[in-house]
Amino acid sequence: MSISIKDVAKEAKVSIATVSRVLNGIEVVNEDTQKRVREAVEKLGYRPNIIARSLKTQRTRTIGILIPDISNSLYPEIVRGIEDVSSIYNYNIILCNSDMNLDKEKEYIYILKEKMVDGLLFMSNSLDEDVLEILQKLNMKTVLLETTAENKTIPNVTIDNVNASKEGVNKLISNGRRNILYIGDHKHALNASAYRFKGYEEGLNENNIKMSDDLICFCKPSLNNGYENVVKKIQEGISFDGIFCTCDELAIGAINALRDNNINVPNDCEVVGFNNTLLSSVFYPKLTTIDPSSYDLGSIGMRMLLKIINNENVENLNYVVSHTLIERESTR
Amino acid sequence: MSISIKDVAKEAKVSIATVSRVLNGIEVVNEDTQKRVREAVEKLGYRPNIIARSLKTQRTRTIGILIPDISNSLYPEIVRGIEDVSSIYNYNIILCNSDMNLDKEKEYIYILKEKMVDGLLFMSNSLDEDVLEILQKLNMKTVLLETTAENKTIPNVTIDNVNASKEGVNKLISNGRRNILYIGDHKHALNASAYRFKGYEEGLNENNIKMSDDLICFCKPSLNNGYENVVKKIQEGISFDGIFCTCDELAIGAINALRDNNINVPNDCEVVGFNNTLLSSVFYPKLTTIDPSSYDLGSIGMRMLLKIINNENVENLNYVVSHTLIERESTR
DNA sequence: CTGAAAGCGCTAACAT
DNA sequence: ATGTTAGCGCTTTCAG
Repeated sequence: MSISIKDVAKEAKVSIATVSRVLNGIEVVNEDTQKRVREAVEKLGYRPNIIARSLKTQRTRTIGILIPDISNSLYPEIVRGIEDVSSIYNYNIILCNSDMNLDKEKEYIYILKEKMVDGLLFMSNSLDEDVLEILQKLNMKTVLLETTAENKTIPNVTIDNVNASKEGVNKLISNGRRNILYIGDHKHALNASAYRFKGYEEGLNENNIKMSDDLICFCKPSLNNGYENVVKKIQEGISFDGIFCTCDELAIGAINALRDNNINVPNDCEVVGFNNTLLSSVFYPKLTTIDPSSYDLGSIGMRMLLKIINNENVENLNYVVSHTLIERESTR
Repeated sequence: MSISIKDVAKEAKVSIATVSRVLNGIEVVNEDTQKRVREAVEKLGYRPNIIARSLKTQRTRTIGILIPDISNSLYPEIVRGIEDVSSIYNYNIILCNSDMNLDKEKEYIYILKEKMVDGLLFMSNSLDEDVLEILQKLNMKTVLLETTAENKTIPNVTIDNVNASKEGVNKLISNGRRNILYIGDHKHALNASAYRFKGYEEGLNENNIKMSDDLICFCKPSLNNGYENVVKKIQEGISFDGIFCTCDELAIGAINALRDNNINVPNDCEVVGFNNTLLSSVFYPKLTTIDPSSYDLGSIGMRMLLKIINNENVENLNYVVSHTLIERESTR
């Protein structure tokens, strides 16, 4: 067995209670005694057992992160934001990948509760009813990250997807583009994409451009879908001079299709992506895209969770982080 | 307080010991009693408190991952590999970012020990002496992931960097290239790069090509350094027809420089990268690169750690995962 | 086959 | 100012 508080007590010739007091900075202990204890701690190289402490205090200083998939380029930046602030406050993070699978989400929440995490940062397409129920049943302190929830009762931090994509579309329009292809998730999807589609819609409306079904491609986000949809539209003879995509992968796939069809970007067609993943600055031409401030999403979410854990007042339970349109080479 | 083993015991009219037995599958309990217990568990929605169990058993079924930076594209895939196998065996992972900062590495190791992780997956440029000492002092079960250690005593999983880069270089040579630029970390770096440089050296040697200092650029990995070094060589009038880079970012920067100087890839110059990050398949032209099997690195590392935790025999304490040369458009 | 009880390492109420 | 002790929720020996 490793060295415990008892050993320190013996070494310093005090009770374990006193050791505990000085370790927890409870300012009642005599200077001399404190010194003796600290010396004993030093001498023995003692480190408290946090598990034992947690059992007593019912707090682990560990939080859970439940995201779809860390190997998807959307998430690492967010997780880094979370971990940076958690480490400032002496918290650690248990990372879980759900693949947006409902069963996995549910199971992980139970497991995290068993491990007594102090709170949960949850991210998925949407917050399922079942998940919500479990969260409430387990009394799990949770903040939602960029996750659509019917029930706005759970604290959350998101970006303003409607306005973000409207800005992207407006960029295209202000550059004189009128026939703007939309490539993205279905508008009825239970996730951010629905809002992004709405932004597209509003952008057109506000500029008195009629929306055309011919210019709308609903599909799952992937390089290939970006490519295929553009090829299809070209083959169908549908003309367009701008493309708005709800993620960078789609945009890159789209540009690849344009290139293969000898359509110059940005001269013949401008393209705007979404997410500002590393890809977008590395791709040629460099992609104009919307930066959702992923790092902030994570760090602000973590700060909010911390407040909730500590029963502090949270001014804004529906925090919206700012986004930025990053203009690069795929637009003029 | 949430519902505990006592409540289940009361509900099932047995002792807590019996509840514990059925929960842990200790096959001595009467069928009927088992059934009663299970029903009580079900009825109350009981879930054991793992923290309490851990305090008793001295095992947490949690392991630590200490990597430089999850937001660097090298690591997410590895972490996913780790988490996938850890979840199979009912383990969870605490993720820590060290930024390769020695103090952070040391501090995190202490923290992870305090949280009683069952083991550690460690990844850095190299294993510092101090870190090694702490690991041993704390008796921390550790496996190193692609981390150079003078002391080969710690179990580790790596890739064969020498042969991997030799294959990359050989690809260039077999395509008729003779003047091959090397862009990468210094050969004396305490990390994988030293081996990658060695592979470059050996590749040339084995093909009777004299190595030239003019063709060697030592630098930190970044898009910009890839770009700048190529520009510099061009300005210096040094001629080359192939480039081998120790990471994809360097290679992409290099290709951008070639493009800006009207040098066609792959016709005038072929380029090979390293790591097969997502970038490499998205960039135009798609990058020929070496795939280090990141996912396997993680999953195999985790499996090895599990064996060590369970005191099982590990056949090979210096496991080498296989790599693959992925041929794409930046070579012929 | 089952129960009583000790104890994992710590904190905190209570006592002195 | 310091010590004694109960107890967090669980596992595991020891009795029976």
